[in-house]
Amino acid sequence: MVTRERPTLEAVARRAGVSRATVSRVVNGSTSVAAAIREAVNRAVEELGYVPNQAARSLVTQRTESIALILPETASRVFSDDLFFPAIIRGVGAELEAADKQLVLMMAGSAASHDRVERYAVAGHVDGVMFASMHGADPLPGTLVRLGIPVICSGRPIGPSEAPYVDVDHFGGVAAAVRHLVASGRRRIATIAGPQDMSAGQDRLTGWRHAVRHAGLAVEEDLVGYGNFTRASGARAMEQILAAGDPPDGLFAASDLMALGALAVLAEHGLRVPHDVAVVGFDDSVAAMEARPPLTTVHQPVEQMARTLTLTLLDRIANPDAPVTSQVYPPRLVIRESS
Amino acid sequence: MVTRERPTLEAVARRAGVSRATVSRVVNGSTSVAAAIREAVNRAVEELGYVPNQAARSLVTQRTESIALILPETASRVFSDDLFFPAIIRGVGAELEAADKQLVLMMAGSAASHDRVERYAVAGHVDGVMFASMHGADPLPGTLVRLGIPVICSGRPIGPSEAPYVDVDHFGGVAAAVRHLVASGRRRIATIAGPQDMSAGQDRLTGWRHAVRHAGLAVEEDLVGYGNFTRASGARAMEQILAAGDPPDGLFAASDLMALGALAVLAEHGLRVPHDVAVVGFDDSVAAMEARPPLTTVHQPVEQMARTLTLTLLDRIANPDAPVTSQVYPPRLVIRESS
DNA sequence: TTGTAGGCGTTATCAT
DNA sequence: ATGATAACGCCTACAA
Repeated sequence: MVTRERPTLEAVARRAGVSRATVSRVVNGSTSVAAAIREAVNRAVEELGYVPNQAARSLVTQRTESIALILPETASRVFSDDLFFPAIIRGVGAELEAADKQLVLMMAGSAASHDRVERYAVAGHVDGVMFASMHGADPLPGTLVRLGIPVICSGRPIGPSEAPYVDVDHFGGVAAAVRHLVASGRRRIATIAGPQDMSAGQDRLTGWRHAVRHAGLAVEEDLVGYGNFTRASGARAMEQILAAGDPPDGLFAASDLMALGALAVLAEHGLRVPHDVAVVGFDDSVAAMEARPPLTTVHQPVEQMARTLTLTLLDRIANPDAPVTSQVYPPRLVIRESS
Repeated sequence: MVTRERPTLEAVARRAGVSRATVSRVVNGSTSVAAAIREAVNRAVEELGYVPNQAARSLVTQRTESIALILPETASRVFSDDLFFPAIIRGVGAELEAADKQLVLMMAGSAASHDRVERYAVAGHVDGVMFASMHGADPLPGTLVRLGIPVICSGRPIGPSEAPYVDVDHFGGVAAAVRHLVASGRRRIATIAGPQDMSAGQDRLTGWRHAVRHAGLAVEEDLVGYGNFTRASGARAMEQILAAGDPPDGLFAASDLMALGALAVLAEHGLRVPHDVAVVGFDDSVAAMEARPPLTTVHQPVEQMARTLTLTLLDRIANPDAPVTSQVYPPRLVIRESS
């Protein structure tokens, strides 16, 4: 109840008339404490408003009971209308809550904040680190791994990496999407690719090339537009593709939002979906369902993946010497009216 | 470079052939160290890959160099298409970066996570706490204040509170909006109110009542719809208002998103904006500018407020016994085509 | 079951 | 300018 000078274990011990060790036992839920004493200690804790000092505690336990989720993005990007991040955070949050760990969210969109986050993790503020939405060959996960800090990535890191990851099978998803387009008779299938500094962007584009070639169709670079997963970039890419030559009769967009942007542009150009152009997206976001027409898309179990991500990290923390294992989830094609 | 067993100050001292105290001085940038020794120490630090242990450090300094931003919301809500949170985070992030502090973002949408966040703060993980988007009479800020933890709120807390806050003058903003509507001849001015468990929601509704009465118009409860700041809730509220009786000729929505929802519904009902109904929003979000027609709205300097929020908190941390001062920013009516 | 005592890795106050 | 040395608050063998 006092304002300053938070009480210590020592103070509680004095008040309860026992030793610090006993108080510590009670506070940490040890069973081997007499009921009467336990009660006296708890009363003292209550009266003094005692809360363990985390710094002192983790100095000896080497644990902080908190986990960082690092998003190498600016706040504006993280808080876009893309519901990917919230889904990740929900999944992670749920598992962390169950494990009684605190989630610490950190954005690192700039070089300076990236550095700061590194220092934060290295200084031992957290027991483990999760990465999502990584760009380029970010060295940070590897650095942390080498320092012995448990790390896991959502999405395969680009370049060699010692960090395990959880991801969806992008190739499989794209293959299914393109097969579906081909099956409905489409022969001129365009793609709007995602950012090429992210593995998801790369893989979905490579997957498109493979799938188109595998279907016996020509891979024309005029049919490739580039975006950054956002709606506006999808619209721009669609304009570009349309400007480049004959309109396609099929489109695979590497994200639902880009597909939505494309949908708008197609409408402006008087092209009917799916009659003139069949469109398939990726993510199975809520926006896909609400699109007009509702969007065929590749579903990835984001929340499930986030849970796995978390559980895998917690397991690594508990079990640092177990072999590194990554996990790749199968996607699922959700067919709606846009194709 | 070794994986486990991070080096300590002691190890660096041995390697450099000096005492721990000297190493500590070098690491913390004390000037009173001979250049040669400083260099030797830095070399040792480099070679060993030494990083100070934060727990040990804050055990003695009583500081963590990090600040929490607590959002008592679920992830889904925080990551809506409302760009309010990103703006806050940008402002806070910028000032914190300048002060070389780490931002720790915590969502506390559930009772359990709310508790956890409390424990986190009380345990001394952070040097100070900022709250944004508070609902109801949340006791947490007060609790932390009483424990001597520096606290500040974005938006006036509901109920009595010892915590200082930074806010916009909601009353003034609404008054300007309503005056503007009245000046253009509107006599039947409706409102879509925000959530009534938030001071922003309450104040904007109360402000509307005052302003309407002050203009000599009748305050009809049929002209009041309720939403939760989101687009969908705005649409629902608009439907309700239209169903309740004669359509209004003016509308003040307590958020831009709700105004956008209302715009869509008005269009569906064949009502022209601004010809039949003049509409004013609140927030001056980007969505307001992109609306059709572009939305007249009350601008609040969110990013500026976030910076002030941060600076005020940092000042309280440095200066705990200074008197508590809150700050209220003036809003500004931005007139566009919707009114 | 309870208490004693040592140590976790730093910083800071003294001497020197 | 540098080096002992005492905290900081807690956990955890080990002893009793």
